[in-house]
Amino acid sequence: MKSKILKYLSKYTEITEQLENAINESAYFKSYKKGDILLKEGDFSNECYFILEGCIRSYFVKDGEEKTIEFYTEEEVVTPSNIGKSTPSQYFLECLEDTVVNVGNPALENEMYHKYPQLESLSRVIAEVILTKQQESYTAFKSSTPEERYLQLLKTRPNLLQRASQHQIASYLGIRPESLSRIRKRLINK
Amino acid sequence: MKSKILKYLSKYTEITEQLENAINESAYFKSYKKGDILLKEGDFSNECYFILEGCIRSYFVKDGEEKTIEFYTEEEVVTPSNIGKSTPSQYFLECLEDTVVNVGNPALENEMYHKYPQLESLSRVIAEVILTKQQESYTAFKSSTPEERYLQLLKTRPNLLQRASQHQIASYLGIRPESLSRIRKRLINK
DNA sequence: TTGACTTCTTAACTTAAGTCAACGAGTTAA
DNA sequence: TTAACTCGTTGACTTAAGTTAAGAAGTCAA
Repeated sequence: MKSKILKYLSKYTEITEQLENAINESAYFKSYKKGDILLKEGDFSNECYFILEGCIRSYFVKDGEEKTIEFYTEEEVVTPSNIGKSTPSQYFLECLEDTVVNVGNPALENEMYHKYPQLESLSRVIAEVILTKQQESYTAFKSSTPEERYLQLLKTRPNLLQRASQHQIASYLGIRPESLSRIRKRLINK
Repeated sequence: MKSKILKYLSKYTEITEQLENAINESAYFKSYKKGDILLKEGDFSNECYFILEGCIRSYFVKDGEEKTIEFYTEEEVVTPSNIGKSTPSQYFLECLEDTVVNVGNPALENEMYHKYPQLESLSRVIAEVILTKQQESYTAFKSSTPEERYLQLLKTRPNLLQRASQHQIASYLGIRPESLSRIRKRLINK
C-alpha cells in the first residue's frame, strides 16, 4: 500500500521505484495535539509539513486580533515562508485538531533534489500548480462580496466550517465575526 | 553587458557561462503596440513572457465588467495559467503600453531544463519565491480596507498609477471606480 | 469641426459591513 | 458552585462602498 505522500506526488508524475523507496525511507512523522503551536511569530523555521490527518491554521496578529491566513487539511503542504532562512516568521501555525504530518526540512530536501533531479522537477511543477490555484482564489476573492465568498467556501470546503470556529472563518473571509453571523442569518431566510 | 533576463536570474543564483550562453542564444524577442492583445479568453496558450520594457495587464470579464487580475511590468514574468495545456484561457492579456518581451515556450523550456538541470532548480526557487510574495499580498489584501489597499499600492508601485487608468486600478483593488475616486478625494483632504 | 467615446468626478440614495454593547449558552478553572 | 472565559448572536448606530445618473474634460475619428 502506497503512502499518502506518494499518492499525492504520483498525481503529477510517475515516480520511479528508486525514488519511491528513497521517499519512504526518508519520510518521518510527527503527531500533534489540538491546540499545539508548530511555529510562533518571531521564530525561525526549519521544517515543512505534509498533512496526513488533521488541520493546521496559519494566522498573524494585527490590532490585537488574530487574522487567519489559511487553513490546511489532509494532503496539503504547509511550508513556512521563512523556512531555512534567517528571518523570523511573520505568522503562527496552530493545530485545530489532533494532527499527523510528514515532516521535511531544507537540508534533506536539497540532498534529495541532488540525488533525484526528478523530484526537484516535480517540486517545480507542484509549485507552479499551487501558484496558479492561489492566483485563482485571490482573483475570485477580489471580485466577490463577503456573502459570495462565504457561499464559495461552503461549496468548495464545506467541512472547514465544522473544523474551525466562526471568528476564524470570518477573518479568513476578510470580515468581522458579527458580519459572518449576519450573512448566515440572511442566507437562512432566503 | 548582461541581458536583462540574465540579471534577473542571477539575483537568485550564479549562472554558469555555459547556461548563460544557452539562454542568450535561445532568447527571442517580440514587440507589441499599446492595446495589443497577447491572449484572449477562450484561446489556448503556448507562450510566456519576460517583460523588458512596458506593461501588461491580465483581466477577465464578469457581468460585462473588466476585472483586472494583475499588472506586470519590467523584469516580471507573465505565465498564462493554461500554458501548454489543452484548456482555454480564463482571461485576457493586454499591453497597456508599447511593450518588449522575451518569449518562452514549454517545449523550449523543457529542453533547456533537460540540458541544464540548474535552470529547473532555479525555476523551482523562483516559483517558490513568487508564491510566497503572492501569499503575502493576498493576506494583506484580506486584512485591509479599500483605502489601505490604495495607500499600499501608492507606496509599493507608485508608477502603476501613471500607467493604468483608474477603473483598471479600481478593479485591481476590488472596488468600483467611483469608490476609488472618493478615496482619492478623501485622502487629499487629510 | 463635430459627434461619439472614454475617463474621471460628483451627487443622491441604498445597502451592507464595521463598531460597540449586551446577552445566553457552553467551557474551564478556582 | 461560582466566577471568568469564549463563542455566537442580536440590536442600534456609524461608516463607507455600491448603484444610478449626470456632467465636464479630453481623445479620436469621420
